Amino acid sequence: MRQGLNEKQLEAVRCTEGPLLILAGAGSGKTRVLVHRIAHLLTEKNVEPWHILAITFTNKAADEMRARVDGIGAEGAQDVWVATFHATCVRILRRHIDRLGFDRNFTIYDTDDQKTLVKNVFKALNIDTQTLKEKNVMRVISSCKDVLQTPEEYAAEAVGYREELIAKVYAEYQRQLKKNNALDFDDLIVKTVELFGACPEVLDYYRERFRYIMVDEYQDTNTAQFRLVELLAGRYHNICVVGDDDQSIYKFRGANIENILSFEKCFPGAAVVKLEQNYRSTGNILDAANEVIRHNRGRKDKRLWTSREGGPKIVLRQYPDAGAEADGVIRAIRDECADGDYSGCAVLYRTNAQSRLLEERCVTLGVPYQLVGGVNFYQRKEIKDIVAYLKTIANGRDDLALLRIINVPKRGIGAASMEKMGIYARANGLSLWEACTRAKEIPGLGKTGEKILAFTEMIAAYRMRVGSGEPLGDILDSLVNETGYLQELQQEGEIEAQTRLENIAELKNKAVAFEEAYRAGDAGRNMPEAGEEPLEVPLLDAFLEEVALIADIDRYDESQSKITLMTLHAAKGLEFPRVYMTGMEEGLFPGMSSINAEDRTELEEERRLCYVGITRAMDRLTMTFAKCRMVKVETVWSKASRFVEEIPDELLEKHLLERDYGAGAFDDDEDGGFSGCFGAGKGGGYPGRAGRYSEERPSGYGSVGYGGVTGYAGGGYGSRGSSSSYRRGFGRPKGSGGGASAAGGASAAGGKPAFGREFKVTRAESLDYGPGDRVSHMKFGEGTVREVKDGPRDYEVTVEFDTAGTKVMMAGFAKLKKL
DNA sequence: TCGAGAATTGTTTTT
DNA sequence: CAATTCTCGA
Repeated sequence: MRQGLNEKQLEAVRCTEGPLLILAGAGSGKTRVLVHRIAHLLTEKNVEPWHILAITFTNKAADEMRARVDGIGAEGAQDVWVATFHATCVRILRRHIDRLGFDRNFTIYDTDDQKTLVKNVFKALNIDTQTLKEKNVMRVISSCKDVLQTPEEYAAEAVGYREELIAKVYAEYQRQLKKNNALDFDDLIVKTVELFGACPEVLDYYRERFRYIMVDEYQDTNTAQFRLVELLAGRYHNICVVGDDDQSIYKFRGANIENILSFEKCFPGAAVVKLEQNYRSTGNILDAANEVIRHNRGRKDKRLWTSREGGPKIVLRQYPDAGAEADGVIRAIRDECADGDYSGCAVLYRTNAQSRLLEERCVTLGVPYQLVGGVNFYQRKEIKDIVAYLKTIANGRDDLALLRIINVPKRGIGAASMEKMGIYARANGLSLWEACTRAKEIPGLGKTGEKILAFTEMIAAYRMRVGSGEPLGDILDSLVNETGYLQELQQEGEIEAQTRLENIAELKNKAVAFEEAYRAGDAGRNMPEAGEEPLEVPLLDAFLEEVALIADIDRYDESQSKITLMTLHAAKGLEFPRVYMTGMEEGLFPGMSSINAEDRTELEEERRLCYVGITRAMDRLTMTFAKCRMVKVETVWSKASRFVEEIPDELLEKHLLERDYGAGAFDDDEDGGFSGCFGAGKGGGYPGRAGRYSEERPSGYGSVGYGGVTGYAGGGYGSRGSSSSYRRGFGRPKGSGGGASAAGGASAAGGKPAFGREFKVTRAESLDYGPGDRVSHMKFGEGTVREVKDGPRDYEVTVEFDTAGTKVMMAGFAKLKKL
């Protein structure tokens, strides 16, 4: 065995038979252990590689593991099955789902598709969206699936009108999915479990196949995933799970911490190995982490330690407001990285909304950054449009994809016509696509029928081209250029069009790279089953699958010399020499709802999130918080997060504001200030929009709601009134996008601007035209330049065209010619 | 059928 | 406040 493993790690590696729980603290080298364990199985135990299954949660983790397993150098290492839960299930289902009455080329619906489907169901069942919100229903359905609850089971337990209604929606939703030959994300797991239940011989096959199973990040598994693993391990019981109960931060999406806490009960005779030596962080950082997490109850007993004693103290900084915080943090980073190397720095925050200020500051201070998360690349409109084209080309059964693009770009096929098509399709048991190919036979369409037919012919032509092996990249180009998609994009506005085209170009890159890998035979998804013929997956289908299962975190690239901006959740599993945790404020982190929840575990989950954040840091950790911050429309005053308070003073180097800075009087009673905030919320002071909350909500969420968050609302300080009215004074003409939007936003709170913004650094003219000049544009013809503004990327030019109206466009993109 | 303006609504966190 | 969804007039 390779050296360099500590005693405990070796123990975990060598314990190959029977159930094993590895409690792996943050930074304790669990991936190494897993990889070594696989190597040990292959080389020492002579286990056949196809008898080994390693499951992860993210593609990134899977890729990393894949690379390291391949790097073992053992013969056949590439036949070890390494994949995410979802990918594993897709692979199994592609082979056997016909037994559940689905077609094997089913499509996978993402969140947007789900929402559309729920909307359709609402329509079909005549449900008013005021009565029931799509989002809430989706959440309910998803949590049902997390625990393997079928529509029938849910209906049986449903109490009250609302739940009974949801039960109906759930049932209909599943019916529609089946009709569309589609599965949503959760279904991938659920259907696999269902398959195993319904077909013992299939389960049997996989039990034999996977004699050694390893699950990473086990604390994140939900009940369905647990069940899946339990089924697979049902014969050989060689199930090794790795996790850390202190890093369980996905309860909201169904992760069941009990899975790890009672592993030994579920798998009798399980061995337990604790990895407590941390190889990542300094002693101070680790002490802080331990001190914080100590406040949680019901954890597995363990305490991380390191040989790296001491280290710099944790820096704690307070700022007058969120803008100043962003400015201070980014400025500090810029100063630290004077050598121009920005890698190794991460700025973490609780909510995605906080990223905006940080991003802005990076732009103005010229600090290169990479933002992880936010809007998923594959959820952007243009990407979804193109992907919908591909889906339609690949699989005529996806009604949603078809509906999405049949009138994009505009083809004069409106909702009304498609409504008729839908009725016809339903009446005749056809998919929407099939109905479209018969548009001629359908009454009442008028000449729209011809347009629909023309559309189907176009798709059919693409189908031919794909079938004949034309490269995906070319197909994509053709889709963008020849369907008129590009033209329509450009009409919408040049600024938009530019980024959208960039995104589409990125998709194309992805497709080209994928095709290359596919042709080389290592596109991964069609790994051969042992002893059976490999499952042939056509290129386009394989690509769509890849796209469907990709998440944004997978796009984080550590090799770049850029600072990383991301949520605490996204940071899990990563490490950085320097970490900044921002927004360490009571009410934001931990969030209001967790503070007010009577369920103590909500707060504990927040605390675990904090623990995750702290333990990302290797050498230096900075925590920052702001005295006040805009939350939605109002300004909120907060004090430091309780998590900060839980760190002993001797570990901290504090830089706090003087007591009477800014908001002044509020500071006078330290506790009163904040509890006043709760009081106001509890007292029932809705900010006058109570009607919005008519839908039932879980108690404990109740009356506090947003009212509680918005500072002293109703508490007698009048802060919200003053701040928002002050703000209103800045009202700017809508849509004109004048400079005021960039420069005027300095904090109004307390009347002290936090810092001057410097957005309007207009560089020396590098354009050969300016306001007042006559220019011409390829498409819009001639016009007069009204304004030239320096945007974040390029000059934004406003042109009043003689015939096409006034447009704002990016100079580099518009290619205006001076006349 | 379609666009622009109005109304509504939302903040956790995501595979 | 911003982003999305809705509604109404042409």
